[in-house]
Amino acid sequence: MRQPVELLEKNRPRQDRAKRTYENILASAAELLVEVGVERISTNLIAERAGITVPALYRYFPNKYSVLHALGAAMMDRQNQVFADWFNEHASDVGVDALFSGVYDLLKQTYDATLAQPGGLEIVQSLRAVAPLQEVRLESHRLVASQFAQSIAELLGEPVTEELQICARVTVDTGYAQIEMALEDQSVPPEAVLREGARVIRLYWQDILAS
Amino acid sequence: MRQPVELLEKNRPRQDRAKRTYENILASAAELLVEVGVERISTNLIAERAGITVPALYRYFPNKYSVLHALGAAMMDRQNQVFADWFNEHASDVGVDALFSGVYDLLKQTYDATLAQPGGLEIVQSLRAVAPLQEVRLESHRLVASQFAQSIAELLGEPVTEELQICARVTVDTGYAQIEMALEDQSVPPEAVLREGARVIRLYWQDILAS
DNA sequence: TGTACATCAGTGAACGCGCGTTCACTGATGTAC
DNA sequence: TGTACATCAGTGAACGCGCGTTCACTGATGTAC
Repeated sequence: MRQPVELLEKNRPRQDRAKRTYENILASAAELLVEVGVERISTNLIAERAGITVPALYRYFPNKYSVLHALGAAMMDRQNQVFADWFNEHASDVGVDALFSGVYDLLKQTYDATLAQPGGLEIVQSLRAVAPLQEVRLESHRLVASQFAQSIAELLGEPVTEELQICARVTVDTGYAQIEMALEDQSVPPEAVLREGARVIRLYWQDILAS
Repeated sequence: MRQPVELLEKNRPRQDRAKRTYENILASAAELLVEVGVERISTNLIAERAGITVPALYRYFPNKYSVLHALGAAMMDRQNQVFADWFNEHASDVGVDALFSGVYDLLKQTYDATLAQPGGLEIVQSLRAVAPLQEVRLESHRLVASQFAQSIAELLGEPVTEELQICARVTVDTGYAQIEMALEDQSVPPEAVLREGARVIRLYWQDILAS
């Protein structure tokens, strides 16, 4: 069936010129993801857009999936970082209630971070659709979920149960669903979607914490 | 930038043999979506798998996006039908409360319907990732959302406000997010995800209806 | 019921193109003395 | 500071392959009389 694909990068860029080339490849790939889509993107197109020859690209990446992988991993890292920053800022507050009153901020900041990356939405969608890359997104969401569950447990002074883990996981994907909808469906006002998304999550945790 | 792609089908199959061929093309495409993914699928592969020559495929579809479109549209129709059936069954009940107590059933039935279609998850993911097909999924979700909003409004004897529309839209994508997570993340028990997803939606509407 | 004809369904062969990937290479940059 | 050398970065040319698409065609099915 589906044979494994090498996703790791090859030579790391060492000199300044090489670092610029490397970043250029990623930026070009992001542009092309928007312009032609995952099914049409190719190493040839990426190299042409980046103003280098194809073998120069192969110096850093073993294949085109590896380029998408690098792009996707960077996007996930940025989203994870937004969560970590938000959490550190809100967890110092009085307690769990204050945390959930800040959910809108979290959604908005993640939304902004995805919007700030050119092709951000297309990158996330590619991670979903391309099988060898799916674990990148899933791992990121699992990580955020388990950090979230652990922090809640600490704040409450309770153990991290399987139940709590699942609630956290459902929360994370609910949040991302709103963010992606806000980005992809032009027919609906983004802020309203994020506001309602935050409300959904707040009500959910009010109920969990009440029991 | 992105030029429009013809998605409509060409000749409709008329004879029995042709209908079998047509269905065979769709079934083969679904299999290949699972085996090789959207970025690798091609008219050549589909025709080979279906046991026909490529020009036979071109008799019915103008290009490969049109095949994916037919597959995706059929999947969306089936999901919409699940919603319609569920709604008709639950709306005859005493009122709005009974409706929301059946949300788990709706999620489970939609989950089952997607699982029953070979490559169901991959089809939905393709609709997301391939630009010319994105409207198929968005239109379907918008349709379900507005039917939902309208029905709620009728049950309450109130008008369909923009606010209500957005709540319904957020609800729909929240529900589908749980279904997709249940299908794609093997590390989490599907029933638990759907159960919590249903709880999220129920709590949300309790709050909306209370105000 | 038989057959001639019209329409529908599918084939074989061919096309030009862009794909991913590799090779031996030239040129640019850094560093040891 | 100058220069020889090692390493790093990128090139030009080439390859075989599968892609999407079209053509003129044969074969299968349906129907009018």
